[in-house]
This record gives sequence, C-alpha cells and structure tokens, in this order.
Amino acid sequence: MMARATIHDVAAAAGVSVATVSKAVNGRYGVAPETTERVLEAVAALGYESSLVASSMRSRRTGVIGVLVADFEPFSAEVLKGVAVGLRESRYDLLAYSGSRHGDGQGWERRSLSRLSGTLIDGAIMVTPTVVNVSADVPLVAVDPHTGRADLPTVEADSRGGAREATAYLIELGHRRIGFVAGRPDLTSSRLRDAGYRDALAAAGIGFDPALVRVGFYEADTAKDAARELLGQRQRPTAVFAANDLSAIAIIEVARDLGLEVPRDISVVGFDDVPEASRLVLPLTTVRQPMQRIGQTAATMLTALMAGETLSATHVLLPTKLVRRATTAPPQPASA
Amino acid sequence: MMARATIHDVAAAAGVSVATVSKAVNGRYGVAPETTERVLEAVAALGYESSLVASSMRSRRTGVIGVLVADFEPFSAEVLKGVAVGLRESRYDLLAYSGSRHGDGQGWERRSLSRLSGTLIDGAIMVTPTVVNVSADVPLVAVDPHTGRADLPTVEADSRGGAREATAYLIELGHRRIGFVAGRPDLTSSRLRDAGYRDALAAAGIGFDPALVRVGFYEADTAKDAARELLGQRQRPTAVFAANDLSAIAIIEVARDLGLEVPRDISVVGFDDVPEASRLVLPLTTVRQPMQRIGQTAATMLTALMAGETLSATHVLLPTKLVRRATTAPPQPASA
DNA sequence: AACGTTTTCGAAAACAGTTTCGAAAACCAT
DNA sequence: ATGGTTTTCGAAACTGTTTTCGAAAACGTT
Repeated sequence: MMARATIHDVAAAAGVSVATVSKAVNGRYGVAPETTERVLEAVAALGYESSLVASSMRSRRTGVIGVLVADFEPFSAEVLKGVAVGLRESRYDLLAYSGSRHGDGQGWERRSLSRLSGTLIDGAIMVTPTVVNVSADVPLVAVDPHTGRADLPTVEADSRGGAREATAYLIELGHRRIGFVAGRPDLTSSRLRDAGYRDALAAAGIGFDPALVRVGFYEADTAKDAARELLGQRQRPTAVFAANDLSAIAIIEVARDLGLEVPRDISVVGFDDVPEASRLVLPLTTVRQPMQRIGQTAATMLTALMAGETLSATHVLLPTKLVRRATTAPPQPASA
Repeated sequence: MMARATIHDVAAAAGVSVATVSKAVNGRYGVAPETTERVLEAVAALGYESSLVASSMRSRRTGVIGVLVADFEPFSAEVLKGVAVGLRESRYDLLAYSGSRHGDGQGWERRSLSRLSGTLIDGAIMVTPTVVNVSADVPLVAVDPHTGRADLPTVEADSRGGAREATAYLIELGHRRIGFVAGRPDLTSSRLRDAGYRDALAAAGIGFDPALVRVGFYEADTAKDAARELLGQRQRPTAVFAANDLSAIAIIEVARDLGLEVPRDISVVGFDDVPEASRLVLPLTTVRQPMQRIGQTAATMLTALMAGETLSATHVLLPTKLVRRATTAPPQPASA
C-alpha cells in the first residue's frame, strides 16, 4: 500500500542496522541465525526487494540477464520464450529490451547495450540481425548469423542446409524452373539461404538462372514486387523458394492475383515456420527453425560464460526441418 | 571494441568538460553551435549512450516503460507484442521483466515492480493474474481481471461474455449435459468464466449440476485429473467447456484414453485461442481473446497516463470471439 | 580603452539506495 | 579479568549523470 520499501525500512522493522540487513539478505558471513530470521521476516512483511538500480551501482552484479531484440516480431518472441526456459533453473531474472528503432537505425544494438550495461545486467543475448562491433563489460552471446565480430559466441539455425533441403525437395517433386525470392542482402542469414538454394541446384545439375532470382528484403511489400516480376515473366518458374515465410505468403497472394492456383500452377516454400504458417487457408510448406531451442541454447551458453566457464563450442548450428504442408506439389505435366 | 564509453570519455575526446557534453547531448541552452558539433562527433566516434542507471538517478526520467510478466507463456508473449505495437509511435522504449519465479510465488509482482521502480521506468504494465496491492511512484496499468486495487486502470477481455457464448453454442448444438473445467479459483478471470457458463445455462433453462463441474487450475496435469473425474461418471457430459485451452487439450487427451471420440462422443470448447489451438491434429473450437489488442490498448492508456491526461475509461473490456473448429458437433442421437 | 552585457564553460554538488569497511560491542571460555 | 571470536553498527564509498552557479571570455557601446 505504501511506497516501495527500502533497506532502511526493513532495518527499522527488524530493529537492526542497514548493514546487517544487507548481509542477511545476501547470505554474507557474520550474522547470527536469529537475526537473519528476524530480518527475513521483515523482508517478507514489507515485500522488500533490492533495487536493481542501487545494487547495480554498488556491487557490479544484479542477477539479471538482458535480451536485446529489434522488435517483438514472431522470431524474437519465440527466441525469448526459449531463453526464459533456459533460464528457468538458474537464479537469473530476465529483462528484454527493445529500444531506439526511431533515429538512425544504425548501431542501435550497440547503443541499447550501452544503456543497459554498466551495469544493469550481468550478461546479454543479442537477438539482432546485424550485431555490429559491439562490446561490453559483460559476457555476450549472439543469436542468428551476423556480420559482427567472428569471436562472438553465436547460436543459429542452419540456414544454408535448410535452404538446400527446401530446394532439393522442389527438385525431387519434379520442378526444374525454381525461383528464389531473397532476403535483405546485408544480412548473413539471407546470403546463406541464397547459397543453399544454389547448392541444391548445382547438386542436381541444374544451371543457375539469374532471371529466376529477385530480392524481396524479407518484407511483405517488397516481396510482392519481387514476386510480380518473377511470375510476370513469359517463362515463369513452376516453383518458388522464399527466404522467409512473410515473403512466401506475399508470393501466394500475388500468384492468386495473377490467376495462378497454388500448388497446382505454382509451388511455394517458405522459411521460418512462424506460428501463422500452419493457420493459413493453405497451410504453408516451409523450413522450420527451432526458434525456442535457439533461445534456450543461447541462455545455456551465456550462463556458462557468466560462471567463468570456457565454452566447448562457441558457434552452435542447430538443424532445421522441412515441414511439408499444402503449398507444394509436382509441376503440371504440361509445364514440367 | 573497448569498454563502454562514459560521458567523461566523450568530454576528454572533445576537449570540453562533462557538463558541456551533458548539455550538448540533451540540447540544453548555453553551448556554442561549434562546440555542440564537436561533442556530437565525439559521441558518434565513441558510440556513447547515456547509462540508463545513471540518468535515472539524477533526472527522474528514462523514457522507458516496463512490462511485468510472470513468464513468457503464449498469453504474455502476445500481449507483449501488442504493447510493442502500441508504443511504436511513441518515444518510449520497452523493457519486459520476468522475475522471481524462485522463492515464494506470492507477491512477486510487487517485488519485481520494486526492483524496477525508483526509477528505472517511467510507467509500468502488469501482465499478472493476481496484482496484489501494488503501488509505485509511476503510472500503472493492469492487464487481465485481477483481485487488486479497484482503482487500477485495467484492460481485459470479456471473460464472462466469452464463456456465455461458448456455452450457449454448445446448447444450440443440442447439448444438455455440459461439463465445465474451471481455472484457478483465486483468479478473477476464472470466476468470470464460471459465471458466464452459469449465465448460459440459466438463460436456456438448464439447471446447474455441481456434478458436472471440476476445478482444473488452468494447468495440464490438474486439468487431466479433473477431466478423468468428469468423464469417468456414469452419466457423463456430452460436451465440456474448459476455462482455458491448456485444459481443453488435456480433456481431449483424457477422452481419447477413455476410448471416446471427439467430437462424436464428446464436444470440447476451450478459451484463449493460443497459437497452438489451430495446429492440433484436431483444431480446437475455442473463445479467442484479442491478446495483442489488449497489450496495445494498455500501452495507449499508459502513455496517456504518463502524459498527465485523465483516462476517459479506466476499465476497458474487449470483446471475445467464438472460433468454431473441429472439436464440436451435435450430440449423438442416442445420448441426446 | 573602459565598461556593461551576454554568452560559454567548468568545478562541484546532488542523486539514492546499496554494499563494504573498520571499529565497537557483546559474548564466551579460560 | 583477559584474550579471542562473533556479531553488530555507523559512516563512507560507489556509480555516471545532470544541474547549479559562478567565473571567464567574448562582444558591443560609448
């Protein structure tokens, strides 16, 4: 009911000094058992919890780990859930921070990290696609392939392998003219998916045709433009692999606008398996990233790092899985 | 690459005092344009960003709003996404905190709030089912019905109306013996769903039968126990309404174990429409809560509150929507 | 050149609640 | 009583920022 309790209130309630309360709460040596008990009672009665700000100021530890996300889109949200699971058995609390989209757009991850570090948090997980050359006075783990420091511990899904599998599946269905809607060229994940697409073509002895590739930038509007160009051609592809689900959905809409039926006239495969993928009128065939497991793994790595351990593997690659749903089929005999 | 830069580093690099840097960065009056430019260059070069902790100490503002969640389960995660959307156009950053699973389990919301308050955040949204008598030195908005202060601004889904609609739908299908697996009796949301269930029975002139009600506590294990009792009776219900999706899924599993086929032998309706609901082998008929809209509304209310405005409505009730999927059907003629 | 006014800048205080340090007090056994 | 060991306490220290206030510099006017 009253304003938040400070250590002074607890001290007064327990009839001891603030120094004693601090030691009792933190389990330091040198306080009588009965005193500890009395202090803990007062703590419970007042609902006291040490202030993050104050304790971070004095001792450089808070028992909180920070997760930096660009935004709470499906991928980040799922990773976050995984981090929470990975932290459940630890003594760490979790703080997710989404900051400064406004402004320059460049280097926000470094600046957000800077705001939290120093030190509100004892360690951080960066769920950001770019991860420029950040550094901090706390242990760091990155999620997703990125263009930053190579020595930064990282956990990511196997983008290249997943893309290869998706493309190979389309080939196996009988497709030969397979289009690709790429992601943001500045992101490593996008480049890896591009590479996987080419791997599969090469393995099947199919020549790479630049006319079948367009950049969709991972976003709906731009992916639609890309899809319109791709499907508007005379020799249009019989199947398209999209660098993410958002793009795949955009492609399906464009196909429908052009009077093409999915999957009869054109097959579409996505990447991610966002929660919506399976709920679409036409459930999407896509490459599933184990988003929660990525988060959980990152959390485990970070706690090990904070405990001063050396990581056995600093770069963890988690397998993807092709999920076959309703947007893929063999090409029509006529156009095969 | 080096450790994070402080205002002192910037001052040294720009050849001015820390006071000047502070003024330049915050656009205060009394610093020459050329000096400002020099300072800003140093800021950019060093990647400096003011520490949240330090600035919160001096000026009592941080430009950050806090969201307290018990855990990152589906409901909280969806609300969080909504809050992010609601904040997108504001100048506020978002900090989500999940704390103190360890320990008592009681009053953690007050204690987590205590850790952040004082003041790391300029306002808070509590996504917690209990919301005991918290108070803080910052504006507060609660999500979900709760047992706390009645004057706390709140946004919630229409639990009672949703439960009524779900039950009425079962009645409309022809069911007369309709079971109910309740949630945690200590939570208001659960009591409201109970009330809605009874409303619908009463409106249809069906007597309330305590033998058809069991408490499932909103969790899988306990809901299974409840379901076993409910379905193990001689005069078993032909349909069951569950207070949340988790319980509904548990009921379906129990039914299957007992050799009952859903929906032929028994219909099941849930509440929430968690992302999984539609992905089950048998997509679940359920009452959808607009989780993202709840978060977005809470964010809007909070920013208004922080701007010193008076809320036109302190208690917002958002409508639910019955989603008919595959787990409901008319009762079998024999047992009807 | 002298004087008053305005602009610019920096040293130091304040901020707030915690943890830690060193000393005092209490306790116990000999 | 003395010496040693716990336990307790008051006061200092800690963080990085913002702000206040006075001094110095720059400028314009006579």
